Amino acid sequence: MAIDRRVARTRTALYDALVRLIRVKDYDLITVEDILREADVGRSTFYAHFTSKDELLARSLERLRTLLVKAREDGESGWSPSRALFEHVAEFADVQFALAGGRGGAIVREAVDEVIAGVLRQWLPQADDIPRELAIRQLVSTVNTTMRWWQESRPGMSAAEAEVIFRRLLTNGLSGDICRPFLETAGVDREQA
Amino acid sequence: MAIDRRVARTRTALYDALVRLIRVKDYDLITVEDILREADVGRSTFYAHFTSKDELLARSLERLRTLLVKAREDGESGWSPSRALFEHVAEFADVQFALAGGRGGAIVREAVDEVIAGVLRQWLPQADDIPRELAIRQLVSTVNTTMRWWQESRPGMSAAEAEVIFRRLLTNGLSGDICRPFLETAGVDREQA
DNA sequence: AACTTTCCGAACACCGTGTTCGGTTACGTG
DNA sequence: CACGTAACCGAACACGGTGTTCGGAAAGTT
Repeated sequence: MAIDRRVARTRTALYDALVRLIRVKDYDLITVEDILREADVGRSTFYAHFTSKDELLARSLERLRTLLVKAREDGESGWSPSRALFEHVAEFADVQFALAGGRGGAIVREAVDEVIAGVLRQWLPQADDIPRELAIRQLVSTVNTTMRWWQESRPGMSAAEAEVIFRRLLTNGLSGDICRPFLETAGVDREQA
Repeated sequence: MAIDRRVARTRTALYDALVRLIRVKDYDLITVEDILREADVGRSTFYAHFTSKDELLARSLERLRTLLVKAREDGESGWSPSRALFEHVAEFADVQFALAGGRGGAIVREAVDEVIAGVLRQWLPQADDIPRELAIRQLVSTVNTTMRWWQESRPGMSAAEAEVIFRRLLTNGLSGDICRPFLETAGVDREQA
Protein backbone atom coordinates (compact mmCIF):
# COMPACT_ATOMS: atom_id res chain seq x y z
CA MET A 1 0.00 0.00 0.00
CA ALA A 2 1.42 3.30 -1.13
CA ILE A 3 1.12 6.53 0.81
CA ASP A 4 -2.27 8.16 0.63
CA ARG A 5 -2.21 10.89 -1.99
CA ARG A 6 -3.88 13.30 0.38
CA VAL A 7 -1.05 12.92 2.82
CA ALA A 8 1.57 13.54 0.19
CA ARG A 9 -0.30 16.51 -1.16
CA THR A 10 -0.76 18.09 2.23
CA ARG A 11 2.88 17.70 3.16
CA THR A 12 4.34 19.07 -0.01
CA ALA A 13 1.86 21.92 0.15
CA LEU A 14 3.25 22.74 3.58
CA TYR A 15 6.87 22.36 2.53
CA ASP A 16 6.38 24.61 -0.45
CA ALA A 17 4.46 27.18 1.53
CA LEU A 18 7.25 27.39 4.07
CA VAL A 19 9.88 27.96 1.40
CA ARG A 20 7.70 30.56 -0.28
CA LEU A 21 7.29 32.40 3.00
CA ILE A 22 10.98 32.27 3.83
CA ARG A 23 11.69 34.25 0.69
CA VAL A 24 9.53 37.03 1.98
CA LYS A 25 9.68 36.98 5.74
CA ASP A 26 12.18 36.32 8.48
CA TYR A 27 11.83 32.72 9.53
CA ASP A 28 11.14 33.31 13.18
CA LEU A 29 8.44 35.84 12.35
CA ILE A 30 6.57 33.27 10.28
CA THR A 31 3.66 31.87 12.26
CA VAL A 32 1.96 28.55 11.85
CA GLU A 33 -1.10 30.50 10.84
CA ASP A 34 0.86 32.13 8.03
CA ILE A 35 1.81 28.72 6.77
CA LEU A 36 -1.76 27.44 6.95
CA ARG A 37 -3.02 30.40 4.99
CA GLU A 38 -0.26 30.09 2.40
CA ALA A 39 -0.69 26.34 1.99
CA ASP A 40 -4.47 26.43 2.30
CA VAL A 41 -4.45 23.69 4.89
CA GLY A 42 -6.57 23.35 8.00
CA ARG A 43 -5.14 23.98 11.40
CA SER A 44 -5.79 20.57 12.85
CA THR A 45 -4.39 18.97 9.72
CA PHE A 46 -1.08 20.68 10.25
CA TYR A 47 -0.74 19.33 13.76
CA ALA A 48 -1.67 15.90 12.55
CA HIS A 49 1.53 15.87 10.51
CA PHE A 50 3.99 18.07 12.38
CA THR A 51 4.33 19.06 15.98
CA SER A 52 5.71 22.50 15.23
CA LYS A 53 7.06 24.89 12.66
CA ASP A 54 10.57 23.76 13.48
CA GLU A 55 9.78 20.16 12.74
CA LEU A 56 8.33 21.17 9.41
CA LEU A 57 11.61 22.90 8.64
CA ALA A 58 13.71 19.93 9.69
CA ARG A 59 11.65 17.52 7.62
CA SER A 60 11.71 19.72 4.58
CA LEU A 61 15.49 19.82 4.77
CA GLU A 62 15.62 16.12 4.08
CA ARG A 63 15.35 17.13 0.45
CA LEU A 64 18.75 18.72 0.79
CA ARG A 65 20.23 15.58 2.26
CA THR A 66 19.07 13.42 -0.61
CA LEU A 67 20.42 15.99 -3.02
CA LEU A 68 23.88 15.73 -1.54
CA VAL A 69 23.87 11.98 -1.37
CA LYS A 70 22.79 11.73 -4.97
CA ALA A 71 25.42 14.21 -6.07
CA ARG A 72 28.03 11.86 -4.71
CA GLU A 73 26.57 8.67 -6.11
CA ASP A 74 26.05 10.06 -9.59
CA GLY A 75 29.65 10.77 -10.38
CA GLU A 76 28.16 10.91 -13.85
CA SER A 77 27.45 14.60 -13.77
CA GLY A 78 31.13 15.25 -13.37
CA TRP A 79 30.43 17.47 -10.41
CA SER A 80 31.89 17.01 -6.98
CA PRO A 81 29.45 17.19 -4.06
CA SER A 82 30.91 20.58 -3.25
CA ARG A 83 30.26 21.89 -6.75
CA ALA A 84 26.79 20.38 -6.80
CA LEU A 85 25.94 22.16 -3.59
CA PHE A 86 27.03 25.52 -4.94
CA GLU A 87 25.10 24.98 -8.14
CA HIS A 88 22.03 24.06 -6.16
CA VAL A 89 22.26 27.22 -4.10
CA ALA A 90 22.65 29.29 -7.24
CA GLU A 91 19.29 27.98 -8.39
CA PHE A 92 17.59 29.08 -5.20
CA ALA A 93 19.51 32.30 -4.82
CA ASP A 94 16.53 34.22 -3.55
CA VAL A 95 15.96 31.79 -0.73
CA GLN A 96 19.60 31.93 0.21
CA PHE A 97 19.44 35.70 0.18
CA ALA A 98 16.55 35.69 2.58
CA LEU A 99 18.55 33.46 4.87
CA ALA A 100 21.44 35.86 4.93
CA GLY A 101 20.61 38.26 7.66
CA GLY A 102 18.74 38.50 10.84
CA ARG A 103 17.58 36.20 13.48
CA GLY A 104 15.50 33.80 11.50
CA GLY A 105 18.41 33.22 9.19
CA ALA A 106 20.54 32.02 12.05
CA ILE A 107 18.04 29.35 12.98
CA VAL A 108 17.63 28.05 9.46
CA ARG A 109 21.35 28.10 8.78
CA GLU A 110 21.94 26.12 11.93
CA ALA A 111 19.52 23.49 10.70
CA VAL A 112 21.15 23.38 7.28
CA ASP A 113 24.55 23.00 8.90
CA GLU A 114 23.34 19.99 10.83
CA VAL A 115 22.20 18.30 7.66
CA ILE A 116 25.49 18.86 5.89
CA ALA A 117 27.48 17.81 8.94
CA GLY A 118 25.47 14.61 9.16
CA VAL A 119 26.28 13.72 5.58
CA LEU A 120 29.94 14.52 5.97
CA ARG A 121 30.23 12.31 9.02
CA GLN A 122 29.60 9.38 6.74
CA TRP A 123 32.04 10.49 4.10
CA LEU A 124 35.11 11.98 5.64
CA PRO A 125 38.00 9.81 6.78
CA GLN A 126 40.06 10.20 9.90
CA ALA A 127 43.02 12.56 9.66
CA ASP A 128 46.08 13.04 11.78
CA ASP A 129 46.64 16.72 12.33
CA ILE A 130 43.10 17.94 13.05
CA PRO A 131 40.44 16.06 15.02
CA ARG A 132 37.75 14.77 12.72
CA GLU A 133 34.75 16.40 14.33
CA LEU A 134 36.52 19.75 14.29
CA ALA A 135 37.37 19.29 10.64
CA ILE A 136 33.75 18.56 9.83
CA ARG A 137 32.51 21.58 11.70
CA GLN A 138 35.11 23.76 10.03
CA LEU A 139 34.18 22.46 6.62
CA VAL A 140 30.51 23.14 7.20
CA SER A 141 31.06 26.59 8.56
CA THR A 142 33.34 27.48 5.68
CA VAL A 143 30.65 26.44 3.24
CA ASN A 144 28.22 28.58 5.15
CA THR A 145 30.54 31.57 5.34
CA THR A 146 31.44 31.46 1.68
CA MET A 147 27.84 31.21 0.60
CA ARG A 148 26.72 34.09 2.74
CA TRP A 149 29.50 36.26 1.43
CA TRP A 150 28.75 35.20 -2.11
CA GLN A 151 25.08 36.08 -1.89
CA GLU A 152 25.55 39.28 0.06
CA SER A 153 28.67 40.79 -1.48
CA ARG A 154 29.01 39.20 -4.90
CA PRO A 155 25.51 38.19 -5.98
CA GLY A 156 26.53 38.18 -9.63
CA MET A 157 29.28 35.63 -9.21
CA SER A 158 28.78 32.21 -10.75
CA ALA A 159 28.61 29.05 -8.70
CA ALA A 160 31.82 27.80 -10.30
CA GLU A 161 33.79 30.86 -9.29
CA ALA A 162 32.39 30.87 -5.79
CA GLU A 163 33.31 27.26 -5.37
CA VAL A 164 36.92 27.92 -6.38
CA ILE A 165 37.20 30.60 -3.74
CA PHE A 166 35.66 28.22 -1.26
CA ARG A 167 38.30 25.59 -2.00
CA ARG A 168 41.14 28.01 -1.56
CA LEU A 169 39.75 29.37 1.68
CA LEU A 170 39.18 25.88 3.01
CA THR A 171 42.49 24.25 2.16
CA ASN A 172 44.86 27.23 2.38
CA GLY A 173 43.39 29.19 5.25
CA LEU A 174 43.91 32.90 5.74
CA SER A 175 47.29 34.52 5.32
CA GLY A 176 49.07 35.50 8.50
CA ASP A 177 49.28 39.08 7.27
CA ILE A 178 45.63 39.88 7.39
CA CYS A 179 45.07 38.19 10.73
CA ARG A 180 48.01 39.80 12.48
CA PRO A 181 46.12 42.49 14.38
CA PHE A 182 43.98 39.78 15.91
CA LEU A 183 46.64 37.17 16.50
CA GLU A 184 49.44 39.33 17.85
CA THR A 185 49.77 41.89 20.60
CA ALA A 186 49.60 45.47 19.49
CA GLY A 187 52.10 46.87 21.94
CA VAL A 188 55.47 46.37 20.26
CA ASP A 189 54.52 47.29 16.72
CA ARG A 190 52.73 50.38 17.90
CA GLU A 191 55.77 51.82 19.64
CA GLN A 192 57.77 51.73 16.45
CA ALA A 193 55.18 53.49 14.35
CA MET B 1 25.09 64.84 36.52
CA ALA B 2 25.99 61.18 36.65
CA ILE B 3 23.64 58.39 35.64
CA ASP B 4 20.93 57.73 38.15
CA ARG B 5 21.90 54.82 40.37
CA ARG B 6 18.49 53.27 39.96
CA VAL B 7 18.93 53.12 36.22
CA ALA B 8 22.33 51.50 36.49
CA ARG B 9 21.09 49.04 39.07
CA THR B 10 18.05 48.05 37.05
CA ARG B 11 20.06 47.52 33.90
CA THR B 12 22.80 45.44 35.40
CA ALA B 13 20.17 43.45 37.25
CA LEU B 14 18.61 42.64 33.90
CA TYR B 15 21.90 41.89 32.19
CA ASP B 16 22.93 39.56 34.98
CA ALA B 17 19.56 37.86 35.10
CA LEU B 18 19.72 37.15 31.39
CA VAL B 19 23.16 35.59 31.65
CA ARG B 20 22.07 33.53 34.63
CA LEU B 21 19.07 32.25 32.71
CA ILE B 22 21.08 31.43 29.62
CA ARG B 23 23.10 29.00 31.68
CA VAL B 24 19.97 27.10 32.48
CA LYS B 25 17.57 27.51 29.61
CA ASP B 26 17.65 27.73 25.86
CA TYR B 27 17.72 31.39 24.90
CA ASP B 28 14.63 31.41 22.78
CA LEU B 29 12.62 29.67 25.49
CA ILE B 30 13.45 32.42 27.96
CA THR B 31 10.51 34.78 28.31
CA VAL B 32 10.54 38.38 29.37
CA GLU B 33 8.59 37.26 32.38
CA ASP B 34 11.37 34.85 33.33
CA ILE B 35 13.82 37.72 33.21
CA LEU B 36 11.61 39.96 35.31
CA ARG B 37 11.23 37.29 37.95
CA GLU B 38 14.94 36.52 37.97
CA ALA B 39 15.98 40.14 38.11
CA ASP B 40 13.14 41.16 40.42
CA VAL B 41 12.18 44.04 38.20
CA GLY B 42 8.74 45.32 37.30
CA ARG B 43 7.25 44.66 33.92
CA SER B 44 6.77 48.26 32.91
CA THR B 45 10.28 49.06 34.08
CA PHE B 46 11.72 46.57 31.67
CA TYR B 47 9.99 48.12 28.71
CA ALA B 48 11.11 51.55 29.83
CA HIS B 49 14.69 50.44 29.19
CA PHE B 50 14.51 47.87 26.40
CA THR B 51 12.05 47.25 23.66
CA SER B 52 12.54 43.50 23.68
CA LYS B 53 14.51 40.55 24.93
CA ASP B 54 16.70 40.73 21.84
CA GLU B 55 17.66 44.30 22.51
CA LEU B 56 18.62 43.37 26.03
CA LEU B 57 20.90 40.73 24.60
CA ALA B 58 22.47 43.08 22.10
CA ARG B 59 23.13 45.73 24.72
CA SER B 60 24.57 43.28 27.15
CA LEU B 61 27.02 42.14 24.50
CA GLU B 62 28.61 45.55 24.51
CA ARG B 63 30.56 44.27 27.44
CA LEU B 64 32.23 41.83 25.10
CA ARG B 65 33.14 44.55 22.68
CA THR B 66 34.86 46.63 25.32
CA LEU B 67 36.68 43.53 26.49
CA LEU B 68 38.15 42.96 23.06
CA VAL B 69 39.10 46.57 22.52
CA LYS B 70 40.84 46.70 25.87
CA ALA B 71 42.66 43.46 25.18
CA ARG B 72 44.20 45.12 22.18
CA GLU B 73 45.05 48.41 23.84
CA ASP B 74 46.62 46.86 26.91
CA GLY B 75 49.43 45.09 25.17
CA GLU B 76 50.65 44.98 28.76
CA SER B 77 49.06 41.67 29.55
CA GLY B 78 51.16 40.06 26.86
CA TRP B 79 48.07 38.47 25.41
CA SER B 80 46.91 38.87 21.86
CA PRO B 81 43.24 39.72 21.35
CA SER B 82 42.76 36.18 20.17
CA ARG B 83 44.27 34.71 23.31
CA ALA B 84 42.34 37.12 25.52
CA LEU B 85 39.11 36.02 23.90
CA PHE B 86 39.80 32.36 24.55
CA GLU B 87 40.77 33.06 28.13
CA HIS B 88 37.60 35.02 28.62
CA VAL B 89 35.50 32.20 27.31
CA ALA B 90 37.27 29.75 29.60
CA GLU B 91 36.08 31.83 32.54
CA PHE B 92 32.49 31.59 31.44
CA ALA B 93 32.66 28.04 30.24
CA ASP B 94 29.20 27.18 31.52
CA VAL B 95 27.62 29.98 29.55
CA GLN B 96 29.45 28.91 26.44
CA PHE B 97 28.32 25.37 27.00
CA ALA B 98 24.71 26.47 27.18
CA LEU B 99 25.18 28.28 23.91
CA ALA B 100 26.47 25.18 22.20
CA GLY B 101 23.39 23.43 20.98
CA GLY B 102 19.91 24.10 19.92
CA ARG B 103 17.99 26.91 18.51
CA GLY B 104 18.57 29.57 21.10
CA GLY B 105 22.29 29.03 20.80
CA ALA B 106 22.18 29.90 17.13
CA ILE B 107 20.59 33.25 17.83
CA VAL B 108 23.03 34.20 20.54
CA ARG B 109 26.02 33.04 18.55
CA GLU B 110 24.88 35.11 15.61
CA ALA B 111 24.79 38.16 17.85
CA VAL B 112 28.23 37.42 19.26
CA ASP B 113 29.58 37.00 15.74
CA GLU B 114 28.31 40.41 14.79
CA VAL B 115 30.12 42.00 17.70
CA ILE B 116 33.41 40.36 16.86
CA ALA B 117 33.04 41.13 13.17
CA GLY B 118 32.42 44.77 14.01
CA VAL B 119 35.61 44.99 16.00
CA LEU B 120 37.65 43.22 13.34
CA ARG B 121 36.46 45.59 10.67
CA GLN B 122 38.37 48.32 12.43
CA TRP B 123 41.50 46.26 12.87
CA LEU B 124 42.16 44.15 9.85
CA PRO B 125 44.02 45.54 6.86
CA GLN B 126 43.27 44.93 3.21
CA ALA B 127 44.78 41.80 1.70
CA ASP B 128 45.33 40.73 -1.86
CA ASP B 129 44.31 37.12 -2.21
CA ILE B 130 41.05 37.05 -0.26
CA PRO B 131 38.42 39.81 -0.15
CA ARG B 132 38.47 41.54 3.19
CA GLU B 133 34.85 41.02 4.18
CA LEU B 134 35.15 37.33 3.41
CA ALA B 135 38.30 37.11 5.49
CA ILE B 136 36.57 38.76 8.42
CA ARG B 137 33.60 36.43 8.22
CA GLN B 138 35.89 33.43 7.95
CA LEU B 139 37.89 34.56 10.92
CA VAL B 140 34.78 35.01 13.03
CA SER B 141 33.29 31.71 12.05
CA THR B 142 36.53 29.91 12.74
CA VAL B 143 36.60 31.39 16.22
CA ASN B 144 33.04 30.25 16.66
CA THR B 145 33.66 26.77 15.31
CA THR B 146 36.75 26.20 17.40
CA MET B 147 35.06 27.34 20.58
CA ARG B 148 32.05 25.14 20.05
CA TRP B 149 34.21 22.15 19.39
CA TRP B 150 36.36 22.98 22.40
CA GLN B 151 33.43 23.20 24.77
CA GLU B 152 31.55 20.24 23.38
CA SER B 153 34.29 17.73 22.61
CA ARG B 154 37.27 18.79 24.73
CA PRO B 155 35.87 20.62 27.75
CA GLY B 156 39.01 19.92 29.75
CA MET B 157 41.36 21.61 27.32
CA SER B 158 43.00 24.85 28.42
CA ALA B 159 42.41 28.12 26.66
CA ALA B 160 46.04 28.24 25.57
CA GLU B 161 45.85 24.87 23.84
CA ALA B 162 42.56 25.65 22.20
CA GLU B 163 43.93 28.88 20.88
CA VAL B 164 46.89 27.13 19.29
CA ILE B 165 44.58 24.79 17.45
CA PHE B 166 42.54 27.76 16.37
CA ARG B 167 45.60 29.44 14.88
CA ARG B 168 46.58 26.39 12.93
CA LEU B 169 43.08 25.85 11.62
CA LEU B 170 42.78 29.48 10.63
CA THR B 171 46.09 30.00 8.87
CA ASN B 172 46.74 26.52 7.46
CA GLY B 173 43.27 25.40 6.54
CA LEU B 174 42.27 21.77 6.25
CA SER B 175 44.40 19.21 4.49
CA GLY B 176 43.22 18.12 1.08
CA ASP B 177 43.19 14.53 2.26
CA ILE B 178 40.36 14.80 4.67
CA CYS B 179 38.23 16.93 2.39
CA ARG B 180 38.62 14.78 -0.68
CA PRO B 181 35.28 12.95 -0.53
CA PHE B 182 33.56 16.32 -0.54
CA LEU B 183 35.75 18.11 -3.04
CA GLU B 184 36.17 15.42 -5.65
CA THR B 185 33.85 13.22 -7.62
CA ALA B 186 33.44 9.75 -6.27
CA GLY B 187 33.28 7.94 -9.59
CA VAL B 188 36.89 7.45 -10.62
CA ASP B 189 38.35 6.55 -7.26
CA ARG B 190 35.56 4.13 -6.60
CA GLU B 191 36.21 2.08 -9.73
CA GLN B 192 39.79 1.47 -8.73
CA ALA B 193 38.95 0.29 -5.24
C1' DA C 1 -20.32 0.54 -3.56
C1' DA C 2 -18.63 0.01 0.89
C1' DC C 3 -15.20 1.04 3.97
C1' DT C 4 -11.40 3.73 5.77
C1' DT C 5 -8.55 7.48 6.21
C1' DT C 6 -7.78 12.16 5.94
C1' DC C 7 -9.17 16.80 6.03
C1' DC C 8 -11.74 20.72 7.64
C1' DG C 9 -12.96 24.50 10.72
C1' DA C 10 -14.88 26.27 14.64
C1' DA C 11 -14.37 26.54 19.43
C1' DC C 12 -11.54 26.42 23.40
C1' DA C 13 -8.00 27.25 27.17
C1' DC C 14 -3.54 28.83 27.72
C1' DC C 15 0.41 31.77 27.67
C1' DG C 16 3.53 35.56 26.43
C1' DT C 17 3.65 40.35 24.70
C1' DG C 18 3.70 45.17 25.06
C1' DT C 19 1.11 49.23 26.88
C1' DT C 20 -1.21 52.25 30.21
C1' DC C 21 -1.69 54.68 34.52
C1' DG C 22 -1.96 56.08 39.33
C1' DG C 23 0.56 55.52 43.41
C1' DT C 24 5.05 54.85 45.83
C1' DT C 25 9.93 55.09 46.50
C1' DA C 26 14.61 56.70 46.15
C1' DC C 27 17.70 59.78 44.04
C1' DG C 28 20.28 64.20 43.29
C1' DT C 29 20.46 69.14 44.08
C1' DG C 30 20.54 73.36 46.30
C1' DC D 1 17.78 68.51 55.20
C1' DA D 2 13.96 69.11 52.28
C1' DC D 3 12.26 69.73 47.97
C1' DG D 4 11.27 68.37 43.24
C1' DT D 5 11.97 65.19 39.88
C1' DA D 6 12.77 60.94 37.89
C1' DA D 7 12.49 55.98 38.23
C1' DC D 8 10.08 52.04 39.81
C1' DC D 9 6.07 49.16 40.77
C1' DG D 10 2.11 46.24 39.72
C1' DA D 11 -2.35 45.49 38.32
C1' DA D 12 -5.18 45.49 34.43
C1' DC D 13 -5.90 45.24 29.59
C1' DA D 14 -6.18 44.01 24.53
C1' DC D 15 -3.98 41.35 21.33
C1' DG D 16 -2.19 37.51 18.90
C1' DG D 17 -0.17 32.90 18.43
C1' DT D 18 -0.24 27.99 20.17
C1' DG D 19 -1.80 23.46 20.38
C1' DT D 20 -5.98 20.45 21.21
C1' DT D 21 -10.61 18.58 20.54
C1' DC D 22 -14.49 16.78 17.94
C1' DG D 23 -18.23 15.90 14.68
C1' DG D 24 -19.19 16.07 10.01
C1' DA D 25 -17.75 16.31 5.07
C1' DA D 26 -14.78 14.78 1.44
C1' DA D 27 -11.49 12.09 -0.85
C1' DG D 28 -8.94 8.01 -1.20
C1' DT D 29 -8.50 2.79 -1.43
C1' DT D 30 -9.92 -2.07 -2.42
